[in-house]
Amino acid sequence: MALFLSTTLNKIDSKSRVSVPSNFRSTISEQSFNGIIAFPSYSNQCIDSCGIDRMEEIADNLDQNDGYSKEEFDLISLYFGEAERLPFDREGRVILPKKLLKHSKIKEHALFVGLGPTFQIWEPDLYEEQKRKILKIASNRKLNPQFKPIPSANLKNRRK
Amino acid sequence: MALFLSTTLNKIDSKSRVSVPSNFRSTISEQSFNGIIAFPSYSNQCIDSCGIDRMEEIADNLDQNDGYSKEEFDLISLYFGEAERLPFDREGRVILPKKLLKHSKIKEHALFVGLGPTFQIWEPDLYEEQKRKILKIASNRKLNPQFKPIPSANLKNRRK
DNA sequence: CAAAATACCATAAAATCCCATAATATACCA
DNA sequence: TGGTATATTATGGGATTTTATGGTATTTTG
Repeated sequence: MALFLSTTLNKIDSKSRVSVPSNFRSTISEQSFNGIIAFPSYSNQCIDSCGIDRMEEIADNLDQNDGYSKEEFDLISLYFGEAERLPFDREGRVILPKKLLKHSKIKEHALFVGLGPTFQIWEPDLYEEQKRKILKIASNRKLNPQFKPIPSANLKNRRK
Repeated sequence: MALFLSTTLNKIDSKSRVSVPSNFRSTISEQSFNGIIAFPSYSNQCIDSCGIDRMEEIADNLDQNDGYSKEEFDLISLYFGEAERLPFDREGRVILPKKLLKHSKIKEHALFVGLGPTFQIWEPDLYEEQKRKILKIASNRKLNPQFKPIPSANLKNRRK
């Protein structure tokens, strides 16, 4: 499975091009589409992104799995309409469409943030804010993330 | 499962390179990424580290387990953004990014400390201090150091 | 045709490769 | 068992390649 790690700040040029970080590129390089899939995040003011493989997985899953309610099905389906295929140019850059730039408020710089199986692209200041929020909530609720796969049963009991 | 044991002191060179101890390397050698994953420790002034396998486990768990609240999910996701993929060069060295050097206060020497399934990298003096603290607390509380796996049922009760 | 997208070229900084060496550990053999 | 040959480490540094970035030229497409 593709694993996106680390955080990289890159510049947007006058044609709305950005370099996708080289380590992101290499985790995608085996996949069938040489580029990234990007769409506006529903829950945050940022761009959600991944390789084509994940989209195909989701599509298959949606197709075969009848465990979804109609509402879930409809919601997930919406993503496909919002998603953009952004191919790499020879230098490993993509062009960020206006729609996505607007949604994420990205102007000069784009922060690529690894999230494991996916990644996000943020306006740097907004990301700092987001990070603060997450940490604050975590400390308020005394969430204690052990850095290991945590069985969900334990996690639940662990909460106050 | 990977098992990192023992403690090794290595030198950082002018390009921020360090040799990863050879026994750590061979522990990792079977894994799909030839290098280590490193990120700032949340609880200590050191670098937390492991092989890619562990990160993949965490990603899978996060991906498939819908038992997490949004807050937990966000918090765990932060780790992926903090984590760095550090590939071995041909000699088995990695480059320690500035961010991690700063967080851990590592300058000339790096102490690799095996922790079983993971390991840490410390500034040597800070580690000595840490060791003193742990031993002192243990002796104050008269902890009986039985070196054996603790049944998870007990573990929960043990948390303060 | 005009506008947008894509291909192509150039460059400085950074990462990586590659070679060399001394110290240590391991293998081998008498 | 002792001692020598061989391999592996940790370390240093120069050469080469990749990356991120900028810009120009060419192609596509509506």
